[in-house]
Amino acid sequence: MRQEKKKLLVIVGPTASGKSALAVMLAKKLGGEIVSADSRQLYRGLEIGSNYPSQKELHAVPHHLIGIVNPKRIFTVAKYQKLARNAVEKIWKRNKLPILVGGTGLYIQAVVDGFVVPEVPPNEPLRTELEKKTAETLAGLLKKKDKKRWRGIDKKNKRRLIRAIEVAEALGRVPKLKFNRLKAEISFIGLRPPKEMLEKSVRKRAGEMMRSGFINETKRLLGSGVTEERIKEFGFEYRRALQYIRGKIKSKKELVDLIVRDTLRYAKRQITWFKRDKRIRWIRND
RNA sequence: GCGUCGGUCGGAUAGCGGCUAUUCCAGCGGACUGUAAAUCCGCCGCCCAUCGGGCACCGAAGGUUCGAGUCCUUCCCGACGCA
Repeated sequence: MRQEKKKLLVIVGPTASGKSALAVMLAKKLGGEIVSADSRQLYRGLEIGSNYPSQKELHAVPHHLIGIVNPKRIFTVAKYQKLARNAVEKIWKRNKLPILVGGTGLYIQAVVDGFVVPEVPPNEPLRTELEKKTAETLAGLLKKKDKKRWRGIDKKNKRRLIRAIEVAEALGRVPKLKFNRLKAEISFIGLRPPKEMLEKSVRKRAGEMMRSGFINETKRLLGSGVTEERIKEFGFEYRRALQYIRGKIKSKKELVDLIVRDTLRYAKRQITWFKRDKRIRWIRND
């Protein structure tokens, strides 16, 4: 009768903190399978720029949700949520331990807390239309449609305002946020290397990225018909790579320096996000 | 040595003689409802502090003026031109 409680291990932390290595190690030890929570590793063809796990790691342990999406298609948190929960369920069925690993805080939250995203798919024409307006105008529009949501929203953030209007337009108002939490025993591990360590590994990784053909990867994406606009959405590395290809950045050294700076700034945003989650047990690693 | 231009926050930059000295980058902190490596916000001379308050300050020293980052003099430093 008694069924063993389902378990999930979550590993979070800023980029280049050693999450992958730890995850692989624990997976081997505990009989686990890795589910990636990285918003870009999902896409096919971003091996280098989004830092896929190494071939060795990929072979050592089963990995899920890496390189599964066509980069021309727009992906969303809602889709991720479904795919990831599916993967977790399947792993449980195999009596293995799912290990959710990644630096995309929103994606982690979508899986474990299961916030229910309003059932309104992106409405591109509407978005393009709204994009032309100022934040102030948008806030005014939202206020008329849904005063409650208007009160709580960041009134200068156009992207959020547009989404809120999009939802309110379709449903009459923005529904209150609900959670459909994963029923399992979940342990959170956070990796937080000291600043100098992080800086060092970020720099090292940026150099390796160049050597393994990051620029060519970007050119290949362009060649395969992914638009420049789209590539810019794959993160700062790709934006910088484009600038380099277009001659706006003169040398590889400058390119590396800029990517290092961008990465550290990003790492800080990640830490800000994870800091407020009190379930995480932090490890100061190096 | 002579001439010209300039010295303003970690770097760059604005600043008709008149109250709180601008903007950008870097730095620090924060937010997060279907693009999240995205998007957005605050702080950024020093000290105490909860709101807020106290003290500085525009290379240095003098001067003119009710009032100077802004005008004058001298000095120091830098760039350029001429020797």
